[in-house]
Amino acid sequence: MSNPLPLLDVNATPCCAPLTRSPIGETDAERVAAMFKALGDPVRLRLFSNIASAEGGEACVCDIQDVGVSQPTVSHHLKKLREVGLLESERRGSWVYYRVDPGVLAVMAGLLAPVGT
Amino acid sequence: MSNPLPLLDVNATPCCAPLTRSPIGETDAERVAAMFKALGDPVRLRLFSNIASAEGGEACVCDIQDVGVSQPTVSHHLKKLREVGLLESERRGSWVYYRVDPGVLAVMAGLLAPVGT
DNA sequence: TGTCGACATCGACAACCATCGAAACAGCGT
DNA sequence: ACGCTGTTTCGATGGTTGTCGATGTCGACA
Repeated sequence: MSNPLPLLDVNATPCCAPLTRSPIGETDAERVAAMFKALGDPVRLRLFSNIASAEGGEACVCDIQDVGVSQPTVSHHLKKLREVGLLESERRGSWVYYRVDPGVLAVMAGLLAPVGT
Repeated sequence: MSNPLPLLDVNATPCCAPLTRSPIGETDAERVAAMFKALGDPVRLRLFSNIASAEGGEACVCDIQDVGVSQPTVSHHLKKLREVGLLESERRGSWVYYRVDPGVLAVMAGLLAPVGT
């Protein structure tokens, strides 16, 4: 189950220079935009932050369901975050744990590095 | 014309700890998600990168129009980036120049800072 | 004043997306 | 084997969004 659709393989491509350094290419823009879009929903952003800030960097779905939408909707959003490569999931017993991919986080932060950096 | 709808005033609020530090609040999530969403479209991402990487950190619309969509569509996307606080615009003579707000860039990069940072 | 070029706005349309309830699926305990 | 709980998938629906052509606005220049 973990990482079923790695749309963006961070290891394959260090991905790109900061957006402020050189114009991003058409195909890179496609992939990077998908990641930003995934974080562009309030519910997904909260889910992501809940997981990222949890102890050990991972959390069970049952621990983060309280974001004001139905449980199927939570699952739907987690799937999107997974498809885009921001999260990985693993089943342990009854529960499914979600974890943040630290590499992909660094890539996105690097893209947004201010000019002088 | 410049900055007509500052949905997110960076100076007003240092905005929030990294997503990996503590769960983001509901209202903060709303505003931050709007910024990520703005970068979540390939055309907007390329426009933004074109401007951010231009000399002097600013560019005239006529210099960045070549992203494969019509001129009204370009204008539409630039407006969205402006509304969300990522860009500022200024008319000089016949041309309108767009510029990246460096502060807001730093905020977003800070939000994505990996765990250990 | 009239025209031209650079951008912005408007109105419309198709595609996409967030959300839900219902149903299916997967382990665990008894 | 059975039911229970946690999680995902499905189908439908209402709202959002990316895109376009047509039109409007503003400044420059004769």
